[in-house]
Amino acid sequence: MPKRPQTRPRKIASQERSRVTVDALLEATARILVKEGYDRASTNKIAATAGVSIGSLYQYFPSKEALVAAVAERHAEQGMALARETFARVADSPVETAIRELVTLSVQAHSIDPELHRVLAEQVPRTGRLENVEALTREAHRRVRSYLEAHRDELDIEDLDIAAFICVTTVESLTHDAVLDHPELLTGRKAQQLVDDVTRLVVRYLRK
Amino acid sequence: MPKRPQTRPRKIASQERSRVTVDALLEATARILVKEGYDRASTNKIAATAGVSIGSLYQYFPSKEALVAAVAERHAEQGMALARETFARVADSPVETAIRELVTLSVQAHSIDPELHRVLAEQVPRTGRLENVEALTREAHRRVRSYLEAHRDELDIEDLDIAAFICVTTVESLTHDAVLDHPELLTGRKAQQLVDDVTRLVVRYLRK
Amino acid sequence: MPKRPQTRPRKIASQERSRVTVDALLEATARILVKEGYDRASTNKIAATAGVSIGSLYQYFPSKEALVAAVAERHAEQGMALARETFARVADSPVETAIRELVTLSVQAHSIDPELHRVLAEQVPRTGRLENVEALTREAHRRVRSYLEAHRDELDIEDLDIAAFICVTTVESLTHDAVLDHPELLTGRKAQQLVDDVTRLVVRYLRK
Amino acid sequence: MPKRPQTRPRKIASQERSRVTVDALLEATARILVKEGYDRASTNKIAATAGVSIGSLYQYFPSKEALVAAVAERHAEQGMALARETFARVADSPVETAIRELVTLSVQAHSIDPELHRVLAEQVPRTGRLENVEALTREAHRRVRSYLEAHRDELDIEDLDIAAFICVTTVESLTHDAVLDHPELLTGRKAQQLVDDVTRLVVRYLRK
DNA sequence: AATGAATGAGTCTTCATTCAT
DNA sequence: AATGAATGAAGACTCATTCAT
Repeated sequence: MPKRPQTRPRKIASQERSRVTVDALLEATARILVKEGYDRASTNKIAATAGVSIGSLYQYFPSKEALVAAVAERHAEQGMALARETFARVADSPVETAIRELVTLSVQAHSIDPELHRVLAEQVPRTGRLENVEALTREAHRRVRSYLEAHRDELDIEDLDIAAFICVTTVESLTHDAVLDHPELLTGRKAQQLVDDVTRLVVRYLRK
Repeated sequence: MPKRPQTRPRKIASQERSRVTVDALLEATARILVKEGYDRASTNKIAATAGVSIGSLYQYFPSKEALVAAVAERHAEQGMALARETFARVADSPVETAIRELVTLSVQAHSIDPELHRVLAEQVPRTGRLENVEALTREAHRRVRSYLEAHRDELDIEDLDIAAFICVTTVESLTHDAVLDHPELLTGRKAQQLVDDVTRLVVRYLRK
Repeated sequence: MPKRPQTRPRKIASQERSRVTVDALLEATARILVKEGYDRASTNKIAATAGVSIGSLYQYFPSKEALVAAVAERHAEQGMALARETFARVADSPVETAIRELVTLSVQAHSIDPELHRVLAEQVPRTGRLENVEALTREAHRRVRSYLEAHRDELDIEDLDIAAFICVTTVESLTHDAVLDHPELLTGRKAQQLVDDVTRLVVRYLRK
Repeated sequence: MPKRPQTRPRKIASQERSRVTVDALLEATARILVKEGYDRASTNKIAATAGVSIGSLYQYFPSKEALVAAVAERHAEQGMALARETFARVADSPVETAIRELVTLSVQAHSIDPELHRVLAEQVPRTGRLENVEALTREAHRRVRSYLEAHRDELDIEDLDIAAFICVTTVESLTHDAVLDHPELLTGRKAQQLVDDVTRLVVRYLRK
């Protein structure tokens, strides 16, 4: 099958150009979101910062919401990438180990670009559009549920859905709040204590 | 001692006029927030709905944010009123009882005007102004901390601050998420199971 | 003609109350004009500063413009009072002496409450209403014209109106601009030089 | 050398589009300023009159003040253009000739669009923004000062700054006031008399 | 595919003024 | 005569989005 080297490269070139543009837009959006807040982050300013015309912005994203959603998704995906690694690693570990790893991971995940995380959490209106982010949340639920199911004999679980819900929500909100509102719990000896306590919270809940 | 009915009533009348106006504004804001969402809730629309001139709105609230903050505060205060009752009631109860009551209370509190609660939680930007709401959160922390301190000999707590943080955040976020995103967990046998599980989660964490 | 002592005092009292109120309003207006500028000087703020209700403000002044005009008038009248004194004093003086006195006076007059003078000059729109101030300007013209007429034989004047116009406008604008925009000309040896020069300007113009 | 008609014209076209828009806005502003006065000249009305959207107005001028300042500047620049010509022409003329020309020029300059001149002088608040206009005033000072310096031996000047200040302010304010408030001095034989008198005023002041 | 000038609906907010009490 | 709550017209300005080039 003969290639058409003349066309391909051009196509690739333009595909790459697109990727570069999209990346620039996402980066600019994240940067401006952090610097100016959601409300003052105008699409014109974003386009200018990205070094792209406002017209091009709308070539790639149909609306401001879509753009911000893409940023949120990218951000969430980074955390989820960490999470997937961890899940794979601890699949066969005993509960205590697994939970401790997941708690640690969660702190790390919430510490990725924490200023962006804060803006996304505190200022971006949850008005639809965040389907992809929600999909990631559901994925987390699924993975936890699977782990619990696989380790069911070690555990004392009546309702798998509730147990998964409690595990995910508990760990996520504790680490989220700690990172955003209680930085003092993340330094010095308190940091270790916090991970210990959250681990204990979840493990004792799950165990027989 | 003769009354001076001319003066007093007038004052009261005008005080009442003010109160009525303010109440109408808060009600209208809540209603529109729910119906239209934060972004589409314009001050002119709110004033019109309240049957009050836009000028009066600004006589009582210096900005849209202040108005919404007042609504949020009133809403939070309602929940906190319930909470105070409960804290008083369970001050001397054993841990299991106390936690179960607090979990139940928290579900109830999150079920007060849940649509408003959702808008407040999901759409109102956390940009300053919410100090009074935050003060209520701190009050909750303080009360839980006091309870834990008073019952310290029943419990196995290393760091009171962390323990209080974990209790409050855990119960709050689980009930919040359940009410807003998992209504199926609040009906039928799941409802009881959820309260049982959250209670167990917290109690086991705290106990020796 | 029998007095009615019961009534009178009351009337006087209320007349005085009026005067006090009006004075408070004028003072408050002047103060706020200086502090906030014409545009931001709202009648509500003025009334509050004067310790008077907004309703009372409108009892005494039919509009913001009228209030500001009254302030301008009071300010101009203060300068004019100085001027009248000076005119009386120099009526029979020779030209050089008279002009020098008038120039000196003019500097002084423009130095009465110079910040208020600036606001009045630079920010208050000249949209009618300033009739009384204009009357004072005309009075100045008349007085100068009279002086020139009386001293006509010392002088070389073809057209009295033009001569008066030139004298008044010249002295007024030079001292006005010096006070407002060239404070460096009003200190040290320059100050004397300025008075000398303006005097020379006018005197040489008038003399044969 | 082949032109690249595709690129250039487009650029020019859009540059011209901009220029046309800006010009339309300046014209509309001047027209409305005259017709309605400063306070009633709203940006929306200006945009409508210019046949331009309100958004475009703000694309080119960040505020109403900036727009009016641009009008004032353009107006002042027109007078200054005349002035530069005159200064160049009279650089080597003897004092009497030079002053007479400058006085005549000043009358002409103040007669350019006198209604606009009046609004600009009487209603536009001098609140910053007018830097460029002030720069023109300073240019006038500099030019007069240079002339006086160059002709110093013909003259009797102690302090060049004061002399320049007096010349500029005197001529400016006399012609300004005459044009705006004493039109009767600008017609018939009074007109010549006025120029003669102002010239005599300045010349006698300067000469030994 | 990119550009960026243009759009205009819609927002928040101010403030002179009125009038019932 | 005083009060001050209420009014609402009007204004400056923003910004997501479109579309001719």
